[in-house]
Amino acid sequence: MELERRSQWLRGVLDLCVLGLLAQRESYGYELIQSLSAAGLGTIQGGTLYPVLLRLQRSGQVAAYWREGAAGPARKYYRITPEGGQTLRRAAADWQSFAGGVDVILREVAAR
Amino acid sequence: MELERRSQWLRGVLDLCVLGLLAQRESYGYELIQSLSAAGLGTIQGGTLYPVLLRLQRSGQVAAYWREGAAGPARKYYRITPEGGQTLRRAAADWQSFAGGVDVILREVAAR
DNA sequence: TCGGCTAGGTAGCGACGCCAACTAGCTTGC
DNA sequence: GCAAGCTAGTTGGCGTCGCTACCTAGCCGA
Repeated sequence: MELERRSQWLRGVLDLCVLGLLAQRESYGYELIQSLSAAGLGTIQGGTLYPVLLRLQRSGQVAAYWREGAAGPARKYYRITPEGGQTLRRAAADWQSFAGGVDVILREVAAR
Repeated sequence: MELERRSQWLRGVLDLCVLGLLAQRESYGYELIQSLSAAGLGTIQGGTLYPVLLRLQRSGQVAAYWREGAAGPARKYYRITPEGGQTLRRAAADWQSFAGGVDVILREVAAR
């Protein structure tokens, strides 16, 4: 995957994906990076993800608390707030509508 | 659709969609705006689209020529180049892979 | 002649993902 | 005992690109 393009595609999607993962279960930054990579979105750098989490926290979409790490440094756990859940549901529906529109245009191209 | 978010989603996708439309048939800026709107991507402003077309032209993805308008001012027609076609096919495949990964994360959310 | 539609272009702004660099706790191995 | 190396989080500056706002200009109907 072309890296330059992927980084553009992440805009406005990365925070949604983070919310989506947190909707499944609470987690912390370092683990989210691994989850996003496992989902096929590529390696998100810490310098990219942590500001996202701070923005989500400041806007009330997620809540955070520190927990002692069993092994290693302490972790900052995040869980989604009801407000974050609302945002997520609305935006996820919008995304699927948008991506559907893009697919209509790109589908025939890929078919060849 | 939330406008702020849509404009983020357009990043890295808008030029692809323009290429995709030009792969179907040659066209000009003003018509492309209408086609994009018809495809469900919302209203793209001229101040957004024309720089995109200039970038595509400068990078050799599309070729342009002026044609007299039957009624109204002259039109700058664009058609996709072989190089643009290659870019389009590769990027369209990447997009579908990327969007698939996002869908995996967002699917369960939308289901509720 | 005055909108209003068509058609294209430019300038400055802001959001955000990127890279690079940093702190700091814990484990492993020499 | 100490140097790597992994885990975990944070910050700062940079570049891209869609956005708004504004401009030129041809053509038409009232």
